[in-house]
Amino acid sequence: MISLHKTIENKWRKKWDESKIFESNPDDREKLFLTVAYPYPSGAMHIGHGRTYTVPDVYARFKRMQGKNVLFPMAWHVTGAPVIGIAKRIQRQDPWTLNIYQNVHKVPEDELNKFEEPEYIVKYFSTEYHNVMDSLGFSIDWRREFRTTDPTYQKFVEWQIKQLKNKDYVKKGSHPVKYCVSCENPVGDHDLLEGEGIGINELTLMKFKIDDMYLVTATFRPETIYGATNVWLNPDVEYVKAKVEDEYWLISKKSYNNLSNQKKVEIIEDIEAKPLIGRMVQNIVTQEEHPILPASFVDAEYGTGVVFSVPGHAPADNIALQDLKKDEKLIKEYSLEEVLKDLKSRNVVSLEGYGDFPAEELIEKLGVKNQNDEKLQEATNELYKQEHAKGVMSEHIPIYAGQRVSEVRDVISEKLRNEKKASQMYDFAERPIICRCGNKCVVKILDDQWFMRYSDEKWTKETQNTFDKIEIIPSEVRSNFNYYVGWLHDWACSRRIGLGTRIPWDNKWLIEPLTDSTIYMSYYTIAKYLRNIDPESLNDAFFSKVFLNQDSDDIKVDESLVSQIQTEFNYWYPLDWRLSAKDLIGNHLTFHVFHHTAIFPEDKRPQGIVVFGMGLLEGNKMSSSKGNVILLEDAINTHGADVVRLFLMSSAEPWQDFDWREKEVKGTKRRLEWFVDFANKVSKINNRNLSFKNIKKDIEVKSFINKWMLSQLNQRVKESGEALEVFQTRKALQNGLFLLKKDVDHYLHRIGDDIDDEVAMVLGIVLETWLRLLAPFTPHTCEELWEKYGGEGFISMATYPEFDDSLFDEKVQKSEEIVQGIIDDIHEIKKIVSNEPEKIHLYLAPEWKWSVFDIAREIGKPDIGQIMGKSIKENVHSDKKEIADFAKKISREMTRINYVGHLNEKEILDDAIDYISGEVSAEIIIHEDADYDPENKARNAIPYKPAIYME
RNA sequence: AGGAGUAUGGCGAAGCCUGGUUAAACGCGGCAGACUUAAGAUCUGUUGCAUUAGUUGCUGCAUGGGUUCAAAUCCCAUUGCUCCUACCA
Repeated sequence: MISLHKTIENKWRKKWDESKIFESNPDDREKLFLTVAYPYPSGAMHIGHGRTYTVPDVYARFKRMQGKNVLFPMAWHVTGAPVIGIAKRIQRQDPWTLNIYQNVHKVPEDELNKFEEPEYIVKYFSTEYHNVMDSLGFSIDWRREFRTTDPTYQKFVEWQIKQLKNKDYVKKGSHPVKYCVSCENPVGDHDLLEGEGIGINELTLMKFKIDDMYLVTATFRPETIYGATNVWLNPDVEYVKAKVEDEYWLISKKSYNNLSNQKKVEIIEDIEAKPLIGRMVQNIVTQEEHPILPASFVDAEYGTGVVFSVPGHAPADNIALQDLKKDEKLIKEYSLEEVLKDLKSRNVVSLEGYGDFPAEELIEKLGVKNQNDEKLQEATNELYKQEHAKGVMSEHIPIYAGQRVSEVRDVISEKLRNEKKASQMYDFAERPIICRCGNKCVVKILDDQWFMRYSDEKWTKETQNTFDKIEIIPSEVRSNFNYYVGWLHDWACSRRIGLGTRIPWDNKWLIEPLTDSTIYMSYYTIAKYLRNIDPESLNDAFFSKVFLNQDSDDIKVDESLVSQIQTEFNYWYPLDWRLSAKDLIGNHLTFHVFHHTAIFPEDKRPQGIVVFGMGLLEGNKMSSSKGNVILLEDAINTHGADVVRLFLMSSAEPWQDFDWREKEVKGTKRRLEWFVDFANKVSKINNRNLSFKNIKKDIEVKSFINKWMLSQLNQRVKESGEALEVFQTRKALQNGLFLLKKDVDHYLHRIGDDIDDEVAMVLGIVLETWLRLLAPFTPHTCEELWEKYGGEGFISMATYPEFDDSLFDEKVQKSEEIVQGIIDDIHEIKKIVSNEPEKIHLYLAPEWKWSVFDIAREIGKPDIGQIMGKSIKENVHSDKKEIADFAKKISREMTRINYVGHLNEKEILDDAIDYISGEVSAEIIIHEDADYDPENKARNAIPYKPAIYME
């Protein structure tokens, strides 16, 4: 069964398609070019994606209705590694992967088999994405669609990276990665069985001289070398003598596995730890001699399997030393008595609130019993954190005395490394890290790796300049961008595995997927031409001509075609808006500005960025891998495309996290149904067929409430349009749908059955305007109603409503507020008195009170003295005491009621008297003066708030 | 650990930039009434506490302090949460 919404949606999709109204070509109109980050289609599209792509569609439709020539294109980012992993897992029938793809992404059985081919996965899902985007009614120019593995696109990517290389923004370097030795590949988080999200830490290796070797210790805190008292070896661990460059290092045998992936290390021989215990080593930083002592807590696998001991500042070292001093058997075994006697903690770092040896204090405070106590970890974390954040190098430390630990740590490490007194290695922050193949991962340093030099000072500075001119929505994230522009290190831009384009000058590397996606928005402008050109003729000369207008004899494409292509690029560029999710601020979005800045002249650089929030499902984070998603296709089938669009646009602003709640989605659906009902009601109201073509808009509206309705309509039009201008889809709908509906409800309630020609006309105008207001959000429904009631052409191409100043009247709005306020107050009082009055007397404020209000407004501030003074001076009222009392009272009132000037309350209330009377079920009597006032209520009257007496 | 953002009523969320129009829009949920055989839908009212002639008083916008005649709004500190920190794009 095909539901009603499906029929309408299909009908309009077909009509849009046939009429080609969303295919944008250069013309005389002003252009608007916006793009949203193209999807990486490795799974089915869910409602989170729905929001991401609906925002630009709404904006594109809005701007198109405002008369702009809008280009909204879409493409598929299929370069990268994840699908390779997925394909492998499908190949070996990994149950978890099969389950996700069958049940979450809902891939049919016969398709799933083909997923052993990574290219097929992206092909399958990009086709599905395209279809779902169509079902949501996106106004995309599909002639420009491409995949990033298209040969023509690859030519473009090659051109861009060569441009950067020529500018010296690409360099060679080395880089640590998680690596699986058995797969012989770097691994990402999605390739891991265990250890997701764990980072790689940099450790400083400190050398202690012994014989012809160095005992090489690993530490996070190189500054504590000045507090070293001894070196720990674990007697139960196997150690080796290893050759590193021209030195001999003593390290644990297990650490070799990791270290050998980072340095050239060669094992010379096994070394037994026990004979070394009790011997002395030389601290080559301080030249002091330290003993080697035994400790069981030393992990053979972590770092080098050797650590130096700082009992003053490391709780583990401290407690190990205490343990050792108590262990007579060990002391005897290694004859450590003499050595231990002289061994005392040393201070390195001064920390407020602690004495010289914080490690000791903390052990005592937390009651850590021995080196196997669980609380030891807590003590260590606490102290490391504190000393890094607040610690200062103590006065007796050479060179660094008085400097902050957080500033000096890296300086010390770097200096010692330069002097060859220290070295460096990487290790995981936690262990173990296990690859999906079941083997432990290591940290491998890939040398020969290519980098984008985002740390380059000149490039950074120019990029910052570009950013200063870019409009950023929401403005809060600008500081984040500024931070990233300055902070970005050189970015490893070459990869070993994945789909993608090879680095033209170094074929063993692929260009990393974020690097191949930085300036592709320019590619959209010309993509429709390139698909018909032989990729081999798309050489550098071609792109340099099109994008940079550089002439060359090497261009292999027909000259007139090149010129046409170039004209099209120049028409659409620069990009007006770039939309993307907030997790891409620190990489993609920033890269995109970096690369534009490097390659394009100033007038072709990005103009605006909109950053999106995340999606939640019933309050929980959406995640395909956890199965917590609703597929867009399902949502569209259940609720209809317009309802999905409407909900996604109305429940949160684009940059906020939105929450898909089934209950509220249903509420949204009812709202849209109400709107359709309203349209039908309006069409029947005048007992003849409504036609937008015949609405007479030039009749002068006489009745108050009709004026009010049109004024409200115009206010909503204004606010809605202004909000949408800056991508506030929620605010735009809040005004353009929900508040306007409230107004219309009130209006319908107010006019009751009293429908004359004027009312019919007003309702016609309201409906006609309202449809155009909502067309960017719910295009299918609006097209259908537009056609049904005789709108001209497509509503998608109709004019977006403009604010009509002549129909906007603040005083009319205020008047209705007064009427409503009286009704509310009467209800309030009735509730308290709890008996039904027959007559209600309303007393209007006397003339002099209005004068005082006018004076107060002139003064602008709630300054009682001034108001009083001026009122008395101008002699607005004979009774000065009354003026004084009144002035006191209104100081607060003034700011509260939003005084818009003198209104004729008598007229307003006369007009509304039947309505008020009906609402409160009593006779209403209006008094301009207190001719009948048995309980002396009339004096309570103030402007906009008549006094009330009930009997 | 570092960076950025954020914190509002039963829930979601406006308001904060530009302090007084804020017991705080709008939606969801709750309650009452109308319609209906009934349910649902729809419409009307209500939804911090107190209050039987008034449009009021009290409490209140993470916590603690400050600025001001006046603070949800400005400043400082603290705490919680979210995102990013490099082979996921």
